[in-house]
Amino acid sequence: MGVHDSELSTQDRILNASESLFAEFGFDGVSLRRITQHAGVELALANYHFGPKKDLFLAVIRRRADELNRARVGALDALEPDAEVAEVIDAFTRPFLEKSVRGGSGWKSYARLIAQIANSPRWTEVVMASQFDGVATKFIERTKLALPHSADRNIYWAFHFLLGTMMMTFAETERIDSLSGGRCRSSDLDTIHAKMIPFLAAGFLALCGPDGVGG
Amino acid sequence: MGVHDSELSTQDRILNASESLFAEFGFDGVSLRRITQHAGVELALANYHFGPKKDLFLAVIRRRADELNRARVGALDALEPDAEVAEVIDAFTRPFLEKSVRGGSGWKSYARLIAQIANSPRWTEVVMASQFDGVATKFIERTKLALPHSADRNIYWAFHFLLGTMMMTFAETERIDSLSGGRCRSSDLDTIHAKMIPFLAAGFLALCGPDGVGG
DNA sequence: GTCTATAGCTTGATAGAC
DNA sequence: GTCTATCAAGCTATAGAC
Repeated sequence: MGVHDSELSTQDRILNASESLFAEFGFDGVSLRRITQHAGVELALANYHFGPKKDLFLAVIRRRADELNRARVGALDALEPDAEVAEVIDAFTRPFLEKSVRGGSGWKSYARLIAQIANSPRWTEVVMASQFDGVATKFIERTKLALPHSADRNIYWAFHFLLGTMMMTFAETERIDSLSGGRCRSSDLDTIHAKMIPFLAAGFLALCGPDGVGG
Repeated sequence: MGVHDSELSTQDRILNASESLFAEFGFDGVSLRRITQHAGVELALANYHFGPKKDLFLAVIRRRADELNRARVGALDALEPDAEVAEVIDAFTRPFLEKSVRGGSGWKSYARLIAQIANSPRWTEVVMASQFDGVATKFIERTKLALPHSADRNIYWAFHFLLGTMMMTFAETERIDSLSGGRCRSSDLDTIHAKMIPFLAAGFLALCGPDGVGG
């Protein structure tokens, strides 16, 4: 059942088990007993290594946030000066996509966990804003260069919409699978991303382009 | 603190308190003690009227789902035969907007609760699919009329993206408020909706129009 | 339909031996 | 750093008087 690789440290086993279970059941839906059991370690070790449960949760979030943000900042910095908005959106979204699809099951759980947190007021400040507002601001500044005629407000709203589609996608709830009668699969993130970029780029242009929606 | 209107029945007081607290802390983040205390009734009455906690949660969801879906179906049925995709999107999204903005604090909590559930695998089948797939299918069928050249798959994906932006908006987490330095306000749903319609319509046209993304 | 009281269990956290 | 044992508090759910 659990992840018992003897290669892994106790800390990493606890973090991996937490990541997977938090993503499936949420912060309050999992007990420390279940986490440590899934990790194959004693209950007391969770508190010893991470302190209170909330700090363990934040440690799970922080473990991958830096690596993710470094990849996104790198992609944004690598853009040509005249990059179109579709390329800016791709630079922001592709690193997370790549890690979720090809980074192993840990990154997959991480993406699903972030997607749930994104719509929860409880974790907005302590997780979303504190961990991701830096790269978000960088994305917005870079988007302003690609859409110089837009009111700033519209770019912020477009980013808000982008975030919604991105989080809905990373959540992988499989609702669209049954709704579409099997035509779509939530797990096929590569295909979804290929559809999402032109969808979002058209939205950005409509809202933030030369003829954008007023003020 | 709680809602103690003597006009309300015990059932409604429990449902109102549950709605508000579930929206803020999630299913596992609230105890029946807290709910009944907030409602101003005795603990045992929650179980007496609604059975197990999970059934109370589902009762909260179902209480408003029928009214919401009736309004959405009505708006979709009222569309002209040649309605453009922006009008179809408006028909689907506006009823929920109207209730969240002008339906009172109960509808506001309800919208925030649904937004959190939407990205949670735990409630996908038992809530989202069972309560909302009917109207979702109706929206998709109506959208096919407005975008007759599209592959069905692309319309499903576009709906998936629409749902993400809609749920991110109804969540009202206020992250965009601080990120934008006060330029945007999560609570200003009327303004957001006015931006969201052209944003989404452009996305639908790009993905599902005559030159839509292949297959 | 409402109240009191409580059963039976799980929770997060820690003390102390090794 | 790891283990066993446990505490105090909270939890859902129910039994039984009114």
